[in-house]
This record gives sequence, C-alpha cells and structure tokens, in this order.
Amino acid sequence: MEKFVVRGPNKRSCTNDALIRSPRKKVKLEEDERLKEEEDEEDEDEALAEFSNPVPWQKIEAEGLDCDYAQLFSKEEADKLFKQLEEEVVYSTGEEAKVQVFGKVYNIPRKQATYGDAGLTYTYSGVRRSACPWTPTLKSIRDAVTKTTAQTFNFVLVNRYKDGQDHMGEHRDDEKELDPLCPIASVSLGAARDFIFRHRDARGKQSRRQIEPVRLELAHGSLLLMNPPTNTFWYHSLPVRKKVLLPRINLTFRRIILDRKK
DNA sequence: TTACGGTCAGGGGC
DNA sequence: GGCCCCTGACCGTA
Repeated sequence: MEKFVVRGPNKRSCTNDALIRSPRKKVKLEEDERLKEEEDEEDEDEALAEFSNPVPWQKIEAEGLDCDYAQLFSKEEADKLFKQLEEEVVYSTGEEAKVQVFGKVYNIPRKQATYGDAGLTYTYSGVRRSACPWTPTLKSIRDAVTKTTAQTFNFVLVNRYKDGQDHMGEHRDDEKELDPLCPIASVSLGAARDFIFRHRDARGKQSRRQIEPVRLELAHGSLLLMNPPTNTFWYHSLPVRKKVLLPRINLTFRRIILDRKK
C-alpha cells in the first residue's frame, strides 16, 4: 500500500543543498550563522553536546515527493524536551486561535505558536503572525536539527495536538515567504500520529490521475525533512485518530526569506 | 480555502 | 451470516 522507498543508512539523495553547496556559499552561510549565533554561543554548545547522533536516514520517495526521516532524539531526550516545551511555549488564544474557511470562522482544532528571529512574520490562512523570540528549548532543538541537516532555520511553527481528536486538514506549505530551496524540518514529540501525503493531481472526485497516498507514522523524537519539490506537488494532513489519547507537539522549522522591499 | 459535517464503505464484536 | 456500531475516507461547501 505504501509507496515510499526505504534506502540503506545515510544514502541521502535529497536536494539538501547544504551537502553539496559551493565553498563561497558555505562561507556566506557561515557568516550568517555567526551573526545569528553571537548570543549564548557557549550555552548552546553545552546544550548541543547533550544530543545523541541520529540513527540512519530513511529516504521516502514518490513522484515529486522527496523526504528524509530519522530518529533524531532518544526516548529520554524526547521526553525531556516535551516536558520543557510544555512549560515554555505560549500558544495563541482568542482571535489568533481561529481560522476562516469557506466564509465560516472556526476554532483551530489544535494549539499554535510561532517563534523565530526578531522581526519575522508568517502568514497563515491569510492571517499575519509575528514570531516570538526563541525559547531556550526551541533554540537547542533548532540547533540539533541544523547540526543533523546542515540547514539553517529562522522560524518555527509549533502545533500542539491535545489528543487524537486534534488534527490538521490537508494543505501545502507553499507560502511565498518560504525559501523554496530550503526543506521544512518537522520534529515530533509525544504521541505518534499518522501523517498522510496526497498528490495534488490525485485529489477530489474528478482527479486527473490515480496516485496512491503516502502514509507515515511520525514517532516521538523523530525528524521528517520535506525537501523541495515535495510541497509543490503533495498536500499533507494529520488526520483524526480517536484511539490516540496522549498529546503531541510538532515543530516545523522553516527558512523565511527576508522582505528586501522594505 | 490548514474548517466542518454528511455520507458511505469496511471491519470488528456479538 | 446478519446486524449494529465505530472509524476513516471522501466530498461539498461561501
């Protein structure tokens, strides 16, 4: 049923440009990273030293879909991070926790928060949200992801699903402000949940083509990298799973392009 | 159109 | 096997 291909350890063929980038590009990135990392550099090194190395990557591929999946954190690390995030993250309330779809306003069926570099904003369902400053735990998870992927991220969207009733409908992360060359890195903590990709041409009653959906289970402490062009061709969702009784926190690290017009 | 609700099919329990 | 109930997939929608 599942169409993805699992390769052997570390045989990565993704478009992760950090692994094939030119020396000049590397120098530029390192400068950027240095500027961003001026503060708390030593503290972060200590935090990073706590993380174990990830287990081998699984390559998940289909037509126009390119993902990498790995267990980033051990159970003990993931338990600790989950607990810390439960204490640190402040979720949106009131109008910010609502969404308008087909002219109706609904409460979002999960909790959301946005964190990132100073001044960044992210537009979600037509609503512009500004990033809160990184918390220590979010920063250390971001750095662990960077260490593993050699990609830098300046923003994270935090989604908290209180149980299997909380969910997220089918969508693409195709916002214009996202760097089209940067993968989206999705870290899962807490209850394992199903995650489903569907090709854009295989949706709806009059779908043009028959392409099987790709189904994954995102485990506690896992990292899913969605490489370009996945988000161009594939929608993804986190469906309701009534048997799931425990909460899950999902962090999607992104790189937002700074608006040069201003 | 990151939402929900209606409908339907399939599976499990009895 | 047949019925009921639950779950999940799919579709329509302003």
